[in-house]
Amino acid sequence: MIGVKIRQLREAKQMLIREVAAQLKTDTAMLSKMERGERPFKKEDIIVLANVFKQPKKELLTLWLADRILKNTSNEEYTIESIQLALKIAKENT
Amino acid sequence: MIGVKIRQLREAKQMLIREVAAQLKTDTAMLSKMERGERPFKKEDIIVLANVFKQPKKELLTLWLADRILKNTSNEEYTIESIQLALKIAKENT
DNA sequence: CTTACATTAGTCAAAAATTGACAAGTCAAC
DNA sequence: GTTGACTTGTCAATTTTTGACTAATGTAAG
Repeated sequence: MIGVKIRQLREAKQMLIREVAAQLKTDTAMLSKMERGERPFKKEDIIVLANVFKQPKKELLTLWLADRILKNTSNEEYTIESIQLALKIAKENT
Repeated sequence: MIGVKIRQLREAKQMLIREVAAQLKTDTAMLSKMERGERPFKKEDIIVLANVFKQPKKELLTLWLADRILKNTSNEEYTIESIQLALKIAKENT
């Protein structure tokens, strides 16, 4: 999901994987995989990309973290209930 | 959190760590750590414990998974927003 | 068709994280 | 000061993740 978003932003800016990969100090194979969700982005990557694409850091980081949550809950039972409960607890701890 | 719950249930049943650990085919040191959140429970452990303590499997599994979510989101920015977004997406994918 | 360039797939060693097991420690009650 | 319940610390072994590199695929232009 964050990968799809990044790809959209990249294409909107007409940038090549090669160019964006350079900003992240990685190679095209890696970024290709990241965009397709086959490898995770590092948090620092997201911050760099927020600058490159002039997006609010918060928006991209939120999507990035949501992605991580979904990655390690899907394929589990009671996903929705668990996320709801996690949300409730997180709010309480505020 | 799931650890606290398990400990409560164990104490309510007046069982010793040693006894419950045996059910999980592990030792007391391990279960002690699990109850205190220093090591994770395996999913299968939770199911065994639901039987031992006569609790609804769903309730314990939900708490167990919520725990996992919180573990890898806390210490991050935008935790609540991310969990909210994850919930939204999870619901859509239903 | 063949070249040139963008992207994707595959592989793999090194690094990092997790796991399970054991020994030793604290602490309270007796 | 011994016993029993629990906790702490350590460690090798397994598993997972990471980064990098090479090869394959796609595609548009000449």
